Formats: sequence, C-alpha cells, structure tokens
Amino acid sequence: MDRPEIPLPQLHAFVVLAEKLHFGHAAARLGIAQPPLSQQIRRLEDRVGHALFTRAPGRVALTPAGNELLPAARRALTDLADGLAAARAVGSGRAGSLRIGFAASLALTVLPGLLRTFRDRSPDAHLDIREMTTAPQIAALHDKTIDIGLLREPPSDETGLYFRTVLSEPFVAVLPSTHPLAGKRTVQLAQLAESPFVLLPRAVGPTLYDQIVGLCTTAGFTPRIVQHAVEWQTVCALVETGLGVSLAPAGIRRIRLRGVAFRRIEPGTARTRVAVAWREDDHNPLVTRLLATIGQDHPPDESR
Amino acid sequence: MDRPEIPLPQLHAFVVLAEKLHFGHAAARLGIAQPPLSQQIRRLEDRVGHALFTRAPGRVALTPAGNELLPAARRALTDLADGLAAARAVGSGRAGSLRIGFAASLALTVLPGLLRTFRDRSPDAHLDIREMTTAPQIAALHDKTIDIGLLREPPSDETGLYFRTVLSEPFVAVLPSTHPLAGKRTVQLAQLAESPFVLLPRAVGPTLYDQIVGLCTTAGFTPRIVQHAVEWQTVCALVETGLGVSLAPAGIRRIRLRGVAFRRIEPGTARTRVAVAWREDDHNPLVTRLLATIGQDHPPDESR
DNA sequence: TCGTCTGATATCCCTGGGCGTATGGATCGC
DNA sequence: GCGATCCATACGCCCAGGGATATCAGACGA
Repeated sequence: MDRPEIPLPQLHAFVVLAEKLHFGHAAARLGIAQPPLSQQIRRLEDRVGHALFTRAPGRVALTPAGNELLPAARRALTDLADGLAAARAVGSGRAGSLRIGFAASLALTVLPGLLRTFRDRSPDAHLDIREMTTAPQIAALHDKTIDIGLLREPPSDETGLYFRTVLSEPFVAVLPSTHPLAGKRTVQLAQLAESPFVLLPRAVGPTLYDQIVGLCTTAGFTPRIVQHAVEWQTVCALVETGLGVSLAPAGIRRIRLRGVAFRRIEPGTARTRVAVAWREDDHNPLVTRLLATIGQDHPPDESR
Repeated sequence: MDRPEIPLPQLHAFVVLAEKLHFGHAAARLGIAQPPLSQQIRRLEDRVGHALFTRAPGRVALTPAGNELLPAARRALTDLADGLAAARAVGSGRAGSLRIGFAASLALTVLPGLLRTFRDRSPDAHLDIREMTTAPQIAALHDKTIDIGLLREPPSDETGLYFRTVLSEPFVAVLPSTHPLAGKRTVQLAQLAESPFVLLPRAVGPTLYDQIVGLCTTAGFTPRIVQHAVEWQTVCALVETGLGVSLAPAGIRRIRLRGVAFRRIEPGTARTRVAVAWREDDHNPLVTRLLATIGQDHPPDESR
C-alpha cells in the first residue's frame, strides 16, 4: 500500500462535479464558490496527469480517464463513510459483537432477562452465547475466547479478571411431589439425611458442589449421591421419577415439572452467588455497556 | 455523499500501524519519525471519536472500533490507488476502449493491418469493431456510438468531423475467368459495355456506387446492372458463376476465388479513397493513438 | 451584435496538517 | 531497582490546500 497521492476533498469535488456536470451547481452543492471548485478539479487533474473533464461552457463531460476514475472514487468515499460510521457505532457500543459464556444453571434465571434488556439497548449488537462451566469460562476469558462470563461462586484469586456479583440466592430442596416432606412449607436439611441425592457432577462446578455437600455436612450428614446429571433440567427430571432428592439454587424453581416440588430449607442462611466476569483490560464498549445494564438491574446493595 | 472527514494520510498511517502494531516500526515504514505517527493516530482517533488502538509499551492492539474501520480503510486506499492507475492508463492511451465502424470492403484490406499494429501498441485497449456503411458511420460518429470510422469516399461537407485519407486505390475489373477479357492484362472499360454488371446496392455506399457508374458513363456506356449484393465477397461469388462482371476497388483482390480474375482497367486514373473519420472534439487518447498509428503506416505523401 | 451564462485566472489569506527535535512517563526484563 | 524500550507530549516550523473576491474570456441565444 502506497502513500496516498490524492487529497479526499478533491475527490469529493470530482464526484460531485461528475454528477452535476456543471461547475456552478456542483460548487453550490459543495457549499463553496465556483472558482475554488475549478481549482480543486485542476489540482486533481494535475495529480492524475490527465484531463478528467472536457469543458465547454454548458457542456461539461467526463473524459475516458475521468470515467475510469469515477467509480473508484465513489467506492472509496462510500467505503470510508461507511467504515467510519461502523467504527463509531462499535466505538460507542451501539453495535459490535460480544461473546458471553454462561453457566447452564443460569439459562433459565439470570440470562434471559439480561439478554432481553441488553438487546433492547443495543439492537445492532451481535451476541454470541455459549454454555460453559466456571473453570472453562475463566480460561476462555484469559484466552479472549469470550468477553463476558456468567458463573457461580467466583474465585477470589483470579488476577486480570474482574467479578461483580449480580445475584445471591438461597438453596431449595428439590423433592418428588410424592415425598413425605413435599407436604411441608419448609424442609429441615437434616430430614434429607436418609434420602438419595441427585446432583451435578463435581467437575461441572466444584465450588457449588462443595457448597451443597458442605450444607449437608453442616446439617450433620453426608449426602448419599446416587446419580449425577450435567444439567439442572435433568436433575429435576430424575427427581420427578422418584430417584432421589436434590439441593439447588433457588433460581431453578423456574423449571416447572408437575411431579417436582421446591421447598425452602432450614437453616436458610447459605447462599450461592452468581457473578459476571470480564477482563480488567477489556475496553470493548459493549462490555462496558453490558456491565452498565447489569448495574442498573442489580444495584450494589442487592449484590451481597 | 458527504464531505470527507478524514485526511487520507491519517488513514494510511492507521492501516500501516494496524499491520505492524508497533509505532516505531510503522513510522519507519512510513518514512517518518515516531512522534508524528503518534499524532496522526491521535488526530484520527479524535475524528472518529473513539480509540482505535490500545497501547501499552510493546502491546499495541486494535480496539473493536479499529477492527471495524480497518477493512474499510484498506478498501478505500486500494480502490483509490487502483482507480488512479486505471485513470492514468486510460488517460495515457495505454488502456481504454475504442469503438470502430468500418466499411465491409475494408475487412480484408486496411482493417487487419491496422488492428494488428494497434493491438501491438495498446495491448490493454479494448476494441469494439462493427461493420457499417458510410452513412451510418457518419451518424454514429455524431451520436458518439462509435469513435472511429473507416469509410470510402469521405463527404467533404461534414461539420464536426475530421477525415484523413489513408488509402487511395484504383479500380479493377472483376471478371469470370471464362470471360474473353480475362485473358488480357488490362481491360478497356468500354469493352465491358455489353456485359451484365453485379454491384453493391447504391444505398450501401452511394459515393462509391456513383463513382463506379460514373466511370462507365465516362467510358461511353451505362452499365446494365443485373444483380445487387451487399458484400464484395458475394459480388465476386456471383461473378464466378458467370452472372456478370463488376468494377471494384483494387483492394478486393485479396478475395481469392478460383473462377474470378481481377484486371487493371484503362483508363486507370480513377481512384477511390479510404479515409479514417473521427470527431473534432474527441480527445480520447486512444483515438489520438490510433491516428498516430495510421499516420505512421500511411504518411501524408501517400495519402493523396 | 450585444447581453448572458459559464468556466478559467489572478491574487490574497488563513488554517490545519504533517514533520522534526526534545523530553516525559510508563512498563518490562534482568 | 535500574536501564532499556516504547509511546505520548510539547513546541516550533513550513507549506499545501482550500477558501473568497474580482476579473477575464469564450460560447450562445435573442
């Protein structure tokens, strides 16, 4: 790519004149007087080395050389204007693309609302949503494979990443409706000691897993896990069949199955936090915008 | 199309920096010092309204906005360079397109050589060759449907057009080889008085037609025309069948048919002129170039 | 033939872009 | 912690480009 030889204003003048084929009118269109336009064209022709217009009073016409230059000039100008507009749109966060990783358990709770309000505010933005568990999200953020992570129980020692808690929810017991405890409004954790458990595999979300098991331990028993399932949806389905019970973040109550009951647990102090994660050095305006969106939906005082 | 907002040098600097991702190297590539490059980029970013690069010593990278602008900037620059090159090629006559009308009788004589040498000198030029009789050529020149005409017996009163004679040739008698006069080296025109004639229709080339008939009249007879044919090729074919004889410009001797003989005529003073025609106000460099080509092949002293 | 329209030329002014040198400040690797 | 590297800033210079006004010259029509 060589040094550009032609000032753009000259090219603009050329294109306008080529449209009007009249110096006076073209000059008016450009908002300048006629002599400067003559000069512009003359300078351009000097640069090109050949006449671009044949002029006789009232009979301005393109030369073959001018005809050759015109489409290229047009393309260059529109390309530039379009590119500039696009860059501004992206720069201002009106457009662009954002890759978001999210924990499967959020697919029914945090994610839908977030996406909806974000899409409303940045309709031209392209969102690339992919389900990932916590550890891969952290890795993907570092890799710059994703720009935003939505995960449970953010690690506190990650360098280079920021986390902001967007939701803090209690746990609920997941019971088959045939279960004796399903009749009560709340469930004492210790009452589940004898029930078989269905849980997500530890690998999917070690922190959450450990937290759930820890709850049981605190209540005085070790849960007897009879089945793993990688999605809460599946966990609930298994519970419905009577295979066992489960403990889950309250948000999964969104999963409505006829044969499954969700019950508050006692003690209800334990909570699991959902956080948004992003790179410290990421200045992508869409990231900023998304965070602002989240900030409004989840003001700091709720995000403890 | 709006007023261009961005000076091209800034765009150039942007593209180069986006390639190198290193201010020092990019500046060297641009042949300037590093500080000016920083300024260029800064000014560009001010214009765009958003950062285009993230800079940390050694870690220069494009922002999303910059990434959006880059392809457009590249396209604009290459379009411009290409368009400029093309315009210069056309302006200098190295390339371009030329529409040439020619009389059918020249397809075998003047035209081939002309095209060959012209193609040698302007290999990138596109030639659009179309067979036309004289009157349509004149009209097409005025219409700007063709740029060059090759015709016989140029009218002398055409305003707005230039003519230059490129060939002046005598007439020959076209005889079936069975014709008694085919045995002679030359033919006295008057000896054809009794023979039936095959000629082109007058409408195809009134001047030439009148000239041929005038030859006969001068020789003391009115030719008995028994057949018309729109191409000399056909005329010769008809002569070969013995249908009649003809008078034709010497150039058609290029048409070689076994049963046809071409003989010089007496008196041999009459000549038909072939001329190239073009618009007075046509400054298409290819026209100039073609005329120059013809001028070399047919210097003024031959073109009487 | 004489206005009128159109485009070119002459002249002047001014701004901003582009470049240089000198210098400052941050980051990184040893 | 200390250079080395890299980018930004400050400042000054120059001039090409873009603008305006005034005027000229050619073509065309009434």
